[in-house]
Amino acid sequence: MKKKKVSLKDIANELGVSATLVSYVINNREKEGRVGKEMAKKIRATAERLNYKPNHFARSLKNQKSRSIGLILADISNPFFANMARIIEDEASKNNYTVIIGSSDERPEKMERVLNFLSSRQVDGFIIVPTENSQDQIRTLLAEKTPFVLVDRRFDDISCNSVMTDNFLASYKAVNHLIKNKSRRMGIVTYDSDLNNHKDRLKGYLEALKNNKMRVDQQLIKRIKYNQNDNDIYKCVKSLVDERKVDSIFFTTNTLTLKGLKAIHNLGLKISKDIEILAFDNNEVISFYNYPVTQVIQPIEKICKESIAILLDLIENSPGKISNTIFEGKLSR
Amino acid sequence: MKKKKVSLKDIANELGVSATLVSYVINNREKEGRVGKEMAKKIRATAERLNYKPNHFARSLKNQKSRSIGLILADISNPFFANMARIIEDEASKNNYTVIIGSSDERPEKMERVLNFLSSRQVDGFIIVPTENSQDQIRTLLAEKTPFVLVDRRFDDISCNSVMTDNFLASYKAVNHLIKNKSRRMGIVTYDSDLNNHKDRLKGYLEALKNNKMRVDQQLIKRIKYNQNDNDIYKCVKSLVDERKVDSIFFTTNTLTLKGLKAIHNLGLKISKDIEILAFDNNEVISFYNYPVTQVIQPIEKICKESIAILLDLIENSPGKISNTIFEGKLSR
DNA sequence: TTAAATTGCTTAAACGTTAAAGCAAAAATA
DNA sequence: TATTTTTGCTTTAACGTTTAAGCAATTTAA
Repeated sequence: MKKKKVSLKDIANELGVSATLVSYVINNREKEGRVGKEMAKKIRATAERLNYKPNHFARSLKNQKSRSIGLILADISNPFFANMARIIEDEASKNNYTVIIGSSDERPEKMERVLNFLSSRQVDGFIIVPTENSQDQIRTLLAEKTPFVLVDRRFDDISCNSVMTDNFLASYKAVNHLIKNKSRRMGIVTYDSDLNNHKDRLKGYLEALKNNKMRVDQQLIKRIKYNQNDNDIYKCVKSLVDERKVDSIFFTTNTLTLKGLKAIHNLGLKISKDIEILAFDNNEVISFYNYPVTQVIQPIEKICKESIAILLDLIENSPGKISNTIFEGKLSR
Repeated sequence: MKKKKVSLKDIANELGVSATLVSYVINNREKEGRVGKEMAKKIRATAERLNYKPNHFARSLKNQKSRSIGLILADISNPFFANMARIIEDEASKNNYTVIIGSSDERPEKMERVLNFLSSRQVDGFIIVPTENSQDQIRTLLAEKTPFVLVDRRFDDISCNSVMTDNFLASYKAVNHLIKNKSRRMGIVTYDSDLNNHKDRLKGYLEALKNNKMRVDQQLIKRIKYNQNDNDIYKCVKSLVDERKVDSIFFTTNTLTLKGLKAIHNLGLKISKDIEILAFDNNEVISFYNYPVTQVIQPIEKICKESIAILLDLIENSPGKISNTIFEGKLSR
């Protein structure tokens, strides 16, 4: 049998005072509660002695606030999102919020399930990496006036708070950089997706080619389904290299890069010598082997901090204004 | 302003009945509450229509159970533990439990902080990967009769529930396997740690050498501090290869393996041709490049499922018995 | 045909907390 | 000195849920 937890009442009884008085002191609101100095000291001492820990359930029930937020990621096993989770958790806990994490696995039905689950856990708001085709769920949240912020992706036709990298600009600058460094023929491997972040990355590529007066060759654009297997990417890379004779390849996500590097490795190609690689985001393999790869580094920390800031503002002050924040990405190596 | 949530009372008022009645139906305990069939049907319909979601805080407050468990990992950024988190979360949610994750970062003070934090969130119990020197915290939990299970590691001098791989046996079998496959001189790179899992892995290595009548050379045993930098491992590997002329190296954790592989790569050595590698656990680099590495694969899923089973049994039935479960690891490749 | 059991519901209290309102006694102001 | 204000506390009610106890009306058993 677990020992019963110490409650406000226990402290109150110990000192022969009311629970209200103790509550004020515990919450450092003795001024407001007009608690005497002596008494406050005694209460604090007793709370310490009995090892009092406030009951968050009672508190949340009374306050109608849980001080917890739901974080819905597209894919928890992707290190990019895992990293995001870590930062958001840190940032939230600085503000005394707990984060409950859910993963939608890139499927709108799963996202709805997770939303419902977290909502039944009374989270005060959400930070969401929305999946493709989850517009309905987002609209429902808007209708319910649930506080939430989209990160990493947004929908052009839904007006709501969002925070992300300027994917178009980052992509444009990166591709431009490679062209200036003498890439004459660049292939791109991207997801076959409606999500605006992927579309923007492709747009950046196209715009950079155009601005450098290079012809866009549709054969150099490889679109991969989400549920691709490694072999699909291998084939794309092989085709780009063998048939299309590219001198560089742009992989638009970290997972694509990982699989792409494997293909390049298996094809016996040497990066820098045989081919230049441009990658969105970092990954373990690149950093471990110090592959000479040009990377777009997203300001994840900024993104996470900003989204928490916006969300907490929504929760605590609920102003009606909507902001779509974008941060610039950085090129590295 | 967020719309107010629907409560039992709202449903009750809608139908002109008492909240109690609704509660019984919602919890599928209409038999127990002797609720009429017609009424039950009406209540269910109304609950559905109003999109009723039970308030977990009120429930937990009343029941003195939160249906949530605290998971304290040694290091959330280690994929081994991240994977564990995923499985435990899955398993818990099958049983309608929520998991709140904390990371001790291998430091006992941090572990204590996380324990306190989760405890103030009224978790019903803990699954813990204990850090070195956290015996005091574990003893406190025992004294408080808080339900908990240790995973991956335990302390020989504390009697409590634990679930892990048979590290000694797995290590013994793996080393033995390499010796049978003609390794004549095997180095080992392990953590300089008091944790029993690391000690057992070293013991397995020693025992396998002994059983094969091979001399134990202390120079072949490299102990690394937790806060090592990559260079320390590089030096160890270089020393083993250049000075000690080993024909194989045993890395006893996935992080050591990752850094070790990098060292081997940088030394220009070819695995299988120049050196054989034995690794505890899988990692992204091995699986991505299909390195011909002999691996000990821990039955993480079994471990997680068993620890959840034990914990929930403790929470829900609280029998006094203590079990120290060990599962066999598997060799692969 | 009467007593006992069952059915279908309600009321009241409790979980631990907080907020508003209230009430003496002491202190400040007139 | 009489009145107002301040200080230091208490009481009450509420958040949404569950549980025990209770109470008529109906059904079953004796």
